[in-house]
Amino acid sequence: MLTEERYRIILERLQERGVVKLQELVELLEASESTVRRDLIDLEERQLLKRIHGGAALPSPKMQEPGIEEKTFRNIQQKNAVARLAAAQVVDGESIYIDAGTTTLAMIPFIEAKDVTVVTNGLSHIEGLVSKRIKSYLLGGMMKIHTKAVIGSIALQNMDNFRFDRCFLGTNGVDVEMGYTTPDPEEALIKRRAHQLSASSYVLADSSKLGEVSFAKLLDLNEATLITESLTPSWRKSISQKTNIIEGS
Amino acid sequence: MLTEERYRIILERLQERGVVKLQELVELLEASESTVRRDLIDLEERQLLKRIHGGAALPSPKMQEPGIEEKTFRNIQQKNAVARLAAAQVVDGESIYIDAGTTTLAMIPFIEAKDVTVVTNGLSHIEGLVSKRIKSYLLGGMMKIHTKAVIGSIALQNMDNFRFDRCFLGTNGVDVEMGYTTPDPEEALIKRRAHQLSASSYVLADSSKLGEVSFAKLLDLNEATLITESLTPSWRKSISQKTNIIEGS
DNA sequence: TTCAAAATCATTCAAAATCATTCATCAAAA
DNA sequence: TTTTGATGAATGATTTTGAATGATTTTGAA
Repeated sequence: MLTEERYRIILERLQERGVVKLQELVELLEASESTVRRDLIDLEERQLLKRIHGGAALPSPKMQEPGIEEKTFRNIQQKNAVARLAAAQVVDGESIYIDAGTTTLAMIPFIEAKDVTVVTNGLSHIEGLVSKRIKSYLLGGMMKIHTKAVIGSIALQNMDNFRFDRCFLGTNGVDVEMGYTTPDPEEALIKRRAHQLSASSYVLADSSKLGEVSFAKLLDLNEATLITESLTPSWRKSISQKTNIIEGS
Repeated sequence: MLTEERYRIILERLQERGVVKLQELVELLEASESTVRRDLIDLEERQLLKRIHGGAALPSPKMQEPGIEEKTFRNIQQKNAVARLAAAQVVDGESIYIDAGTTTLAMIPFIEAKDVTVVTNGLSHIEGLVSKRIKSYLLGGMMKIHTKAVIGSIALQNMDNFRFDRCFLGTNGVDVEMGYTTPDPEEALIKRRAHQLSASSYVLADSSKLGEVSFAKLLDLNEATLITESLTPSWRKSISQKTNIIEGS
């Protein structure tokens, strides 16, 4: 494995976890302890990490994103839990579609599968994807101003260039009767088309979305697998008759 | 195999993976180690990749040194002068194509025409466009990792959805004999196609680009109007025989 | 707290891999 | 024909790597 490749993997892992053990890296990189140790020394000299006894940690309390505005800590926790579950579904070598939206955005750092190809209509998603060196295609079409998502007929047509092993969609509402719903009909069209082009479809929804109903319908419950972080027993009972569920611990 | 073909394959592979091993390329290109090594040296000189022990990696888009590079005040002044001239060409109600790149990016704030529709392949451009409430379409396709530009065959195909009144292209070199040139052949293809789909084509180049020649050719001088901020009389004479010029005061 | 065992670390060295340079060959252009 | 440029092989130089060694730090029990 190339030196730069190791550097990248180390930093990536560090971003995800905050700290890494040296032995963990030895195993992950399939390199000797000496080599990993040398890598850490190099990266520390570049100020990209701080070496600690037994491994390495993020340098200074890093600049967090300035705009975590209205989201509560609890919401972020939930969103990340869902995102992590979703990312774990991706298998090496697959091509997947990732919908625009904050929940799907959160799953990108957790993707560990190798050699995947990602198509997305989310402008914000591209940044994270390229920094993970994931081969990425952006859907062309009209920019929706507020959400930085690509929508419209050209996007739909553009999507026909692709076929996906899996698609991961966001939603604003999950309801037993109404299925999955979202406010913007244009976005709903895009999501629906992604579903049609995918072998498997997943909808990501933290528990705050349960019981909500929005304007435009994406899918019926039975058309996709629901990924959520936790369900009350009564919800689990009523939903599980209609759809597959991937649920956090 | 032709040299240029090898270059193309190397850069392609690099875009896909972020790093390539030298031995990998030897096998892929069916050339000797010496030849591949020479190719890498050439491409590094063109700044299209960074050689590392064991192979090559994408050039790090690190902080530009304010010393030599184009971050000087003078260059920004020039770039803005060119950008302003270009933006002034846009007429109310037109649809235009704006190429990825820093010079074309600079023209967006200066656009005053009303009711224009913009198509671009530059991710960075979208931000400015939507904040000016300009109706914007993004080209779909593969993301080029270090310039945040969309390239590739899908982008080309995607572009066929549009016709433009004008297109504004960036360049890295303007030469009387060689015409307009740029380092990346993939980007050159995109630019060329934009030209073909436009009623009028403009190439933006501050005076530092004059006499420079890069790797891949976009257009001949006579195919587009050159927009630049100032010309020496000798340059004006030699270029004006071949092309239209829009020149700053 | 203090001590000893365990874990982690820094340093060194030799082997392996990779690199730069040189040179001979070949084909196309002059 | 000679010349030019590209190519591949060979050589020795350089860099990277993994293991070994002893030093240092952490851990846990007394």
